[in-house]
Amino acid sequence: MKPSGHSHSHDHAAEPLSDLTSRLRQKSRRITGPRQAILDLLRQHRHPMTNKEIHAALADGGCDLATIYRSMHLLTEMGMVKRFDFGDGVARFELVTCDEHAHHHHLICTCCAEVVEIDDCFAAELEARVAAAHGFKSVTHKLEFFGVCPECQHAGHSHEKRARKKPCGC
Amino acid sequence: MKPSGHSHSHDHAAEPLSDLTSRLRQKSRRITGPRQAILDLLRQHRHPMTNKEIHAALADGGCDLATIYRSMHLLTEMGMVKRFDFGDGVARFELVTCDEHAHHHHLICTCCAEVVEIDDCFAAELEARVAAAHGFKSVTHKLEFFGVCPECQHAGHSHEKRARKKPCGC
DNA sequence: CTGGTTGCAAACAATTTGCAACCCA
DNA sequence: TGGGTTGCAAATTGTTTGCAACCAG
Repeated sequence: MKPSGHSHSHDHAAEPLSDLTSRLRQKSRRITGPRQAILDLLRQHRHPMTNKEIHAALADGGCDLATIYRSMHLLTEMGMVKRFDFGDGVARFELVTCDEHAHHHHLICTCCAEVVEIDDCFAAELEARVAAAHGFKSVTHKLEFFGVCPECQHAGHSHEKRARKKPCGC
Repeated sequence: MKPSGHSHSHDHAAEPLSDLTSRLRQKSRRITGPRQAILDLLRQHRHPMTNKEIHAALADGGCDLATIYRSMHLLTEMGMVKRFDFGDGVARFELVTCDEHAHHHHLICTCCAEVVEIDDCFAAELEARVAAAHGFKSVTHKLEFFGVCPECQHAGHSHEKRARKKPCGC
């Protein structure tokens, strides 16, 4: 596993870990290497990652893929990670931050799968309206945009055989 | 408080078939039994269905599951059907209607998986803004709401013990 | 006829689970 | 020490594909 060293700084980077510690303790869950490594990784990448990508990135002395799946379930349940579905049948995860960046959406290129973060959100009021109209509680929402990015618009029609699974069309 | 005033079960009943015919012909594709049956079924259920559910519903003299997968790909490609991901790793499909009902979203109970249709949409302008801001073209969006329905609120407290696969827990 | 379609089975891919060894609190 | 965790492998489940038989145009 990655050498822990001294990571007691107070910058944003350190938050997830201390947060993890306290939250895990509340549930009599343990702070393990894999869990720390996964959060570390998610903190570095700002884009959503699939479990396979996480597994690959943790390759050096990394943990088992099954452990990653189990960890993502746990972290999602604890609200430290958020799951996204871009329509290709593969789950993607992002760290839930505490800053203004916390809630955001994505703009995904249906051609090259590029992902752009969209901080703009406006659905909060809608959530309230929807909840009231149907008597639901704890209403949240997921909103993603899909389109063709500038590069793909110019990149002619190179028949790059992208699997049907990828958020791709060309 | 916006009760779904009227039932939208028959008004646009006949459209899909004729629409299918013309659209398929344009692509030198054939009008087959399975395809008609699937559209018929989707026209009756106004809620999104999984391929497995479609397969089960077509049980009597129905078609192969593989055929359903293939058909859904085709129909999605032709814009006659829309795919939804509710976060449980299973694709769901709905018929694309031509009326005001065409574009809508869902409110899914994270407890019992009940699905409520939300006609209200307001993201159109956002699409334009997002597209312009990032140079994307043909931008669309997917928006789903999640919460706890009235019944589940009363049926005891199930914290966040959300099931893995099904958007269900109780 | 004839190329698009289907059924069936096998292949794939994403995700889950049983279990013994292992490790943090 | 003990119960939560992990790795490994096997099992599940969702989805795709190869191929011969089949059918709509």
